[in-house]
Amino acid sequence: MMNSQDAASAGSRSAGESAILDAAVRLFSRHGYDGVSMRSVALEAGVSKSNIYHHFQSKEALYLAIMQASAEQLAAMVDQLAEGKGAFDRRLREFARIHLAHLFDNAMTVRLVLRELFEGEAKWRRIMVEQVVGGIFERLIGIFEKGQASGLLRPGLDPGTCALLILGVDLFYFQTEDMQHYPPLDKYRSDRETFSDDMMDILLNGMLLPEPQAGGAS
Amino acid sequence: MMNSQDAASAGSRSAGESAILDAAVRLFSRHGYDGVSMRSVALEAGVSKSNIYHHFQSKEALYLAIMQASAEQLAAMVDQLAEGKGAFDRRLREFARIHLAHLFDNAMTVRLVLRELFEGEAKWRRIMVEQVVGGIFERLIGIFEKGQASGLLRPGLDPGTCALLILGVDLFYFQTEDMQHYPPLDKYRSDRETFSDDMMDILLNGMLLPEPQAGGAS
DNA sequence: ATACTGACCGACCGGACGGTCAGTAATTGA
DNA sequence: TCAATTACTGACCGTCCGGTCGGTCAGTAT
Repeated sequence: MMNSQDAASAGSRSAGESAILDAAVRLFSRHGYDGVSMRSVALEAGVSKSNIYHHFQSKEALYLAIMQASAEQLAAMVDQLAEGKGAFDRRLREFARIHLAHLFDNAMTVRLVLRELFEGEAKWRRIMVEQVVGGIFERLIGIFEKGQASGLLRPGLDPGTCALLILGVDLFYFQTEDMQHYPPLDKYRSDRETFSDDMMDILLNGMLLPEPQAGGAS
Repeated sequence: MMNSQDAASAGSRSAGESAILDAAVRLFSRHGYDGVSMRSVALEAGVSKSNIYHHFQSKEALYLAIMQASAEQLAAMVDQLAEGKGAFDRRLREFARIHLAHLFDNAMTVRLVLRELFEGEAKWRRIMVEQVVGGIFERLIGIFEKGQASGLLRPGLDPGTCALLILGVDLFYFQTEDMQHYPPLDKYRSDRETFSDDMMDILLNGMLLPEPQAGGAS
């Protein structure tokens, strides 16, 4: 069988097929399913349109392959979001910082999955939730429930709400990245690290019980 | 032969033109620009395809008319987000509650504008930022700056970051509405009013200086 | 040599696309 | 009342769409 140069992710995958996959990710993430033609994919990949159909049954099959790969890639990203070991507030800070960094590091993939999550068909949305979003959510909630069991959280706080706050803010910062250049938003944008720190200052101040020692913020 | 699209907002508008506009909003908000054909708009509106071209020069002109109307509608929504009169924390709570309600009340329009904001071309994105997002942002920041001037805010807090937190969380709650039915997210979802209250409990606790009297939360 | 395989291509198909145009019905104003 | 204007339609155009087909070519096992 074919020579097996180190392909991008999996085994026997020809150079052309990899080029197709790469081009498709680039185009679909920017323009969405309907905004990309098989001809444009072929052009971007440097292969003929027929060649795409040699490797993939249809446009939808190509898109599905990309979504599956993206979901796996993001699922692997979730595994890097370890719950950590240090103090409760430090674990949360680290989670938020790494999560935000991962969003930007996998920007194209994230955009692909986000579009399917927010506007896709119910069937695929369900898969994405179970495979990607659910994992992130439950991992973060795990941290919160441990903190709650240790009595570090303000009483009455819902871990689900707490998790949604962190995830939502991270995602909103990611989504609004391209808008930071336009007035009046340009005046209020801070860089990634600063923002993550400041946001967690506020959130931890609001979530944690004030302790006489080892203050989480400030 | 003048077409009547100069007045995008009011005045002489035939029944057919209104039907076209309504159908276009419904379809574009769900499927995006590339996912909607002029034939489908005509079918949904109950008119002939040619009739659309009698009222609008092109598909792009129709889309632009919808975006302008949507931007105006959302700008009017911003005006309803008054800064209020009561105490600082009450004004922020009311802002967040009304803002979240407005998102759901204008769901189709919001989705339309959000798509253009996050994935549209730079030119239109700029218009949307200046016309819609900027207004919401600055209004919220106005509240924060007053509170900061009154010494109610924790020192060192950036009003822009504070505003981004509230807006981002509201928007994320709106965007994830359709996912609440799928596990494991279904376990953690709370209803709109409860969520807005709980989220502002956390945020105000984290943003406001602890006062001996008149605690903002709980 | 033979037979077979997977990678790849150019040409082509039916249909849907955005858009045009000549012509008909309805409305309006003098 | 009647011409002018507007609202609207069906038939049509060139183009691009997703997808198919016949065929070439390099490698390889027999």
